[in-house]
Amino acid sequence: MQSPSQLAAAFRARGLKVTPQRQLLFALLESDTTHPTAEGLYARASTQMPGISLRTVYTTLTDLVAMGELQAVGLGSGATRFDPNVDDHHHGVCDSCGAVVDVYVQGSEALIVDGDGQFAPESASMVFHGTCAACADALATSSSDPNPTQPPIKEHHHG
Amino acid sequence: MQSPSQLAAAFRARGLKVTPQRQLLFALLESDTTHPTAEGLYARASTQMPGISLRTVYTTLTDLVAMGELQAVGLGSGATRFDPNVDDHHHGVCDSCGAVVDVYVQGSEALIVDGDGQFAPESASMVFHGTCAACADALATSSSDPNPTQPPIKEHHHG
DNA sequence: GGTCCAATTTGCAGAACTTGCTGATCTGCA
DNA sequence: TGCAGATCAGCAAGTTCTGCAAATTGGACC
Repeated sequence: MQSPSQLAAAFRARGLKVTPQRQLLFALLESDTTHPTAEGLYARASTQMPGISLRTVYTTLTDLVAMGELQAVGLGSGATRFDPNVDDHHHGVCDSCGAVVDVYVQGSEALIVDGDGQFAPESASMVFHGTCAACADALATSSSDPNPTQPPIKEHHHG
Repeated sequence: MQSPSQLAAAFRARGLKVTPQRQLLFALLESDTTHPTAEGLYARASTQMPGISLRTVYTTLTDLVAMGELQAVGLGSGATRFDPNVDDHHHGVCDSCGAVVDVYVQGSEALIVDGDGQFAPESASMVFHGTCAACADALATSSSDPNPTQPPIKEHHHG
């Protein structure tokens, strides 16, 4: 994702207005590596701008995604996450704390996708499940408390 | 997924009862390769058993998933799909008609997942987007009607 | 700086999907 | 056959997201 000022210019170039709400969201998203949900961004935005509406957050996120400045990440369950990193990458979900991390995958070109003419893939999105570094450390030192600081995973109803 | 009679035995072995509703769902799911949603199964079940509740469908699907007889497939958006194929495989989504097909991937062991100690992957789920055979054919013969028989994709709000 | 119009914001309603709850009913097993 | 406990249907509610309309605002133009 570009810088807030570059985003402002890009919005204006598209005939979209640069409002304080949008500027705040630009700033919140910049270099955010936590893959927040719309609700999460709304909560953070609300602390700095009480009264901002969730609807506005969704609208701005949708615009950014349409402009290719933001990636919408569906993890298979739960709310859509938003990622200012629009490189060609994938995601890892920590099964212990629920954190979502960027993951770069090499060798995906060499994958043999068996469709036998049934299906011609054009793009792939991969979601890895595993353990993040913080939780791996926590598990190594104390096997009884795998989740020292972060909240528990709320939902995860797919395999 | 096992046969309906085997599932019945498996349910009883787990202390779960085998009701007519469940038997119907076992039969509907067997060899179903369309990756139906809970609502879709409910609709089909309702034609054979008017009055069956959507709640019962969800409950039974959840049980089957817990028993490893069924795979819940989250595609990143829209309702969860259910797949009686519990082999190690992935899924392809046709961007033209929305069909979901099973996809077998070779070479995933050779993938280099860059976490550099940040993330230790244990499993992966991959969703491919592309074009299914039927739509590829339709596009080849008539470029104006890419969707000859199937309903349009309803939602697809991620990249 | 002032004017004007289209874009934006907001709040609310509602859709889509899923889960929780509960009395009545039904099943498995002895 | 009878009992304990599982299951069912229906409704309510929770989560996530979108549609809508009135009031407001950004920013181009003068």
